[in-house]
Amino acid sequence: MIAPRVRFAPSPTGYLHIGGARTALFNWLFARRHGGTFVLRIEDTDRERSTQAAVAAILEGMRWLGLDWDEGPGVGGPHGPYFQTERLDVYRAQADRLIAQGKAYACTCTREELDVLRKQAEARKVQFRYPGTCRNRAYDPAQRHVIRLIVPEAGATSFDDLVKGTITTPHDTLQDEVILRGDGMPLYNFGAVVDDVTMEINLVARGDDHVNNTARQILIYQALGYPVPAFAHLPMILGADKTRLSKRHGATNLMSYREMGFLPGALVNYLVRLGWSHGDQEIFTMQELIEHFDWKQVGATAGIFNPDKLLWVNHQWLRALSDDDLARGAVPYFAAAGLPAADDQKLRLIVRQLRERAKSFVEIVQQARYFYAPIQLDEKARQKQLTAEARPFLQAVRDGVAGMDTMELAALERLFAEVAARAGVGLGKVAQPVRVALTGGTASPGIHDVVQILGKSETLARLDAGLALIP
RNA sequence: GGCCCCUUAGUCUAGCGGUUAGGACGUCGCCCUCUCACGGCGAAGACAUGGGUUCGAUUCCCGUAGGGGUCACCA
Repeated sequence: MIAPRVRFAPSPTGYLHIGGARTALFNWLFARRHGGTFVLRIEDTDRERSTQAAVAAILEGMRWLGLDWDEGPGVGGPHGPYFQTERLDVYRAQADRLIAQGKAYACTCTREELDVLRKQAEARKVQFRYPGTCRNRAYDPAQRHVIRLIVPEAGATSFDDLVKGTITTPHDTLQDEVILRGDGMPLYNFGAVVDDVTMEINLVARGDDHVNNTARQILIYQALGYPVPAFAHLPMILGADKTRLSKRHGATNLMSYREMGFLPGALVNYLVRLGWSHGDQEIFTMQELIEHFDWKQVGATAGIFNPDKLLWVNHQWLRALSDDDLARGAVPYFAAAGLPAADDQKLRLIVRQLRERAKSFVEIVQQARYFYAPIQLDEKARQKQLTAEARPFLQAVRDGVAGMDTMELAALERLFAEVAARAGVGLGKVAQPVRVALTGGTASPGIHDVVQILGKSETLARLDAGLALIP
């Protein structure tokens, strides 16, 4: 196989969408798999909606996921510039060439005139097609005009999509398409093709909302006289109600998943598995993804975004981290929650306990709150556990801890076991009241670990406070 | 509505003419257990539908239904 040159070409009209991230990812994986080139191009010809902030957000998202680009903003490359608005002369030149060759023409029909025709077509319930009014009109550059490509009336264009198979579009469903706007801006189909040609892209992988653009683009490649690249159209990501994923389904901004405590690798893992598979394997490292990625295994059906599965994947990734990495990764999330956790031994002990219990950094923070802040006593837990019956157990544990110099796990285990044995009750009778006094609730890591992490003085203080609450 | 695409459990999928239709998330049950998790074991749960082709269809073809996409001087 010749080295692939693929690209991701987002419009900077907002943050990096989770679907866009997936498209970028598939392109990136394919490039890395085959030692190809991954190009990042910014399609900013919609000046109304494009912003510099959005460009920055997209680059940030790409970097967070670890999708490095070989050519594009920041890194340059031999086919730049990589912003479409900096390439207007290229489009103009190509359009002029098409006009000179009689393959395109200037059209002076106004939007208003066309709207009238569109309405009429709608009233007659027929598909509107530009009637070709200006096809044979003389080219007068002085008059405001758009440039249209001459599209054949008969026949059809088809191509073999790498994921969807052969797709055929009859030409009578197409029309003389506008390729250059009145203000000189290229339209999407033209800009994308000219750029893909000049950037030597040989495989175009994008969302399947572009399937219907492909025949139009192939016609442009042919008019321009360039080879047509391969195409791969990725199925959309849908929400739980099977409609296109949007804000009402939850976060669609890639970066909000960082805020929610997800690991970029986990998100990548989930996103790839949504529509791609490698046997029964669920968890992949980046390296494994690169090794196994293949368009053949990309499914043709849209996938529903499943937050539960994402969380599960994230958990698998989280628990695979070392104590050090887990602690270091968690620090910013504690800070965001206003908790004074430092990247120290205490945190490492905490995350060691929480890695099996929390599925995201945010959950780690939630479950570790009482290690860094006063307990928030759950009322039901208090009523059930901080009772007269529990008083002697709390007192015995308190006295036992008070008599210990260091919080050794083995010693703590012995203490709890002895208190329970002496009273002839199960360990739970002792551990639960202590747990409520120490954590405020009934769910936590093992009680010995909790005591050890809290340390002697804090444990005593909380036990005393708990004892004081017993009526 | 026209055109294009899609259709295995609630969800992601394996399957590539002959399988007790496999795995994963989620759900439920049991075990482990100081709670919560983790882990282990187990359960329920799918080939949209009607015709073909074939000795035999989840698998190939056609229709129907359902879903998605797209019909701009947006991308």
